[in-house]
Amino acid sequence: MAELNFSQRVYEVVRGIPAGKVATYGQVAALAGNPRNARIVGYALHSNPEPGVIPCHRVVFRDGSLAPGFAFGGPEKQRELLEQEHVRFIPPSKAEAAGAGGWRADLEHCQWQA
DNA sequence: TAAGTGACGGGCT
DNA sequence: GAGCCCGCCACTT
Repeated sequence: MAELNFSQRVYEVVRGIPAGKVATYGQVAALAGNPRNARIVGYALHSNPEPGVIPCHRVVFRDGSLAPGFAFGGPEKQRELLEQEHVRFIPPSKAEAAGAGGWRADLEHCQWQA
């Protein structure tokens, strides 16, 4: 396991996120070994060697917003997938434009705790 | 081998 | 309270 690259660790961590739960990039980065490598987590997930196996749609920003560069059909698709997993969402209170129209995952109740 | 790029996070103005 | 800037480190070319 120790021979796994940081990206490989990221994949292992993300695959460990259960349905109905979401994790932040920073959280995944921390579990992968480097709390400040949230950026690398995004880069690693962008490679996404196993789409459908790695639930990268369960990884969100630290404020609960979705990734703008989601490549599974759009941020709305990501929100739809999470809603099907019973992940609570907070509707945009203002003219938010981040991710799926400003919708943010309710980290208060659905954030994954490793 | 070296430089650039990038799904972020936190701090400062 | 909101927005902007800088820093970090692995992966790609």
